[in-house]
Amino acid sequence: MATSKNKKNLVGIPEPSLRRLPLYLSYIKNSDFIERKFISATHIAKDLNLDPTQVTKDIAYMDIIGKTRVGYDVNELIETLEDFLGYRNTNKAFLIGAGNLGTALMKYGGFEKSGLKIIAAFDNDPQIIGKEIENIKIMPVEKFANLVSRMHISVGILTVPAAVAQEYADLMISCGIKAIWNFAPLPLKTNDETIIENTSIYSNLAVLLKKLNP
Amino acid sequence: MATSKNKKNLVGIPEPSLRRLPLYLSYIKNSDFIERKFISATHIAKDLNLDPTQVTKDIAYMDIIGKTRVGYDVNELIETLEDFLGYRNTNKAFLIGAGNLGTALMKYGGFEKSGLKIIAAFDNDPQIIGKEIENIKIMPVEKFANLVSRMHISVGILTVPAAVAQEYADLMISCGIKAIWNFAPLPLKTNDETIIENTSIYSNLAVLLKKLNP
DNA sequence: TTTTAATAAAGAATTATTTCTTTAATTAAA
DNA sequence: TTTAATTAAAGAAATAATTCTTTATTAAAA
Repeated sequence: MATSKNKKNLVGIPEPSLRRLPLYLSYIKNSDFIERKFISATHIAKDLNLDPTQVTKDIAYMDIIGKTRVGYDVNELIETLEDFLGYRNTNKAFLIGAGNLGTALMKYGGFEKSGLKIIAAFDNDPQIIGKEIENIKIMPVEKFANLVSRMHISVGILTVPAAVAQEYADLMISCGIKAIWNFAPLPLKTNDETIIENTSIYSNLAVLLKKLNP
Repeated sequence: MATSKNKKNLVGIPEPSLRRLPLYLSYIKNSDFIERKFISATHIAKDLNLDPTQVTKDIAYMDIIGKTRVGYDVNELIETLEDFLGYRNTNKAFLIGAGNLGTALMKYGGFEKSGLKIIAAFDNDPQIIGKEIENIKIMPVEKFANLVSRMHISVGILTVPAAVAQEYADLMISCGIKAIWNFAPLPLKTNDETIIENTSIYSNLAVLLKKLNP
């Protein structure tokens, strides 16, 4: 089989490695190393319960070289990670579904420093339409299509109940949204052009419970 | 190197397969197949953009056999998935950090059908201590330790800011919590006995943005 | 009844990822 | 100065996961 699939394979870095990079970044920023000049892969690995070679290889996918016997320059490593992860870009996002989870994401506010800016939110509940959360206006979904093209929005954040997730995913795709961040506990049917990232909390729960009750 | 790591390797099923099982379950429940008698791996794979053999193999890790030319009995497959994923068990959880995300998780309420019951929540903000969210009481963190042992709580849900995540993780571990579901955007340092499941939203964001801006 | 098509299942092959091994560099200690 | 220890990096080996191939089955169509 040809299996183009929806993989949209990352060029240059394996997905498992890419997933670990943000962990290294937040680890460094929250550790004592933030105040020192150098940090070694060995130290990161030890604290994060990973293999040192794995950490070294992950970091080697980026444009930075470490010093033998010393490690990486902390500031340089942070910069390299932020660059590589696109934290200095701004990708504009619309969010559909301003319920509990959607609201939590808007209030959280950490994404703006990470390359993603939520420009507006959409819902069909008259109770919440018109409200504003952290300067993000909540508008009726009817306005979504028009605004996406006018404002050059590339990312759609989907935080609606499972039952209507596909419907709104289809709306996003038909409007030309390039990438959908799906928080609905349901995988989406898509064409092959649209990038889908499923953040399925139930997959995480499944792993946790299986380890707890093998 | 011995590398015991914190892997707590799943016996019987590879982690990637385990992560896909909840997706199959929610897909089936939300698809038209819920009203039919049989569903084939081919159909699941097609809609989810996966390889049919992969779906077949994933399902084969559980105790169910499919019928050639027909597929799996829908009800039997749902039951098998729910059993395998432990949806019929009840694991009791305490949550620390009743902020936006913690509140969203409590309000969401879908976990109870999935094997995890949030019994109580803890915070150190006097403003929210004493409140109740979906019948879950919010108590001062000082009471955490005592209640964990008295109530035989096995799971800790950690929804606090990164800066204090390690501190509360240590508290959970010292109280005998068996598994920590960590939503803080920071990997935790742990001993090797405690099960940690990191739900790092930034890893998902990283993959999405790298595909969008390769 | 016979043929065709759809499918699960088992196993082989391939590919991806992790882990191990070796090397060279270099800082710090003796 | 010399030695020992620590580390990044490169490459080899091992392991894990996915994809491909074949086979047997069986429902539906001819």
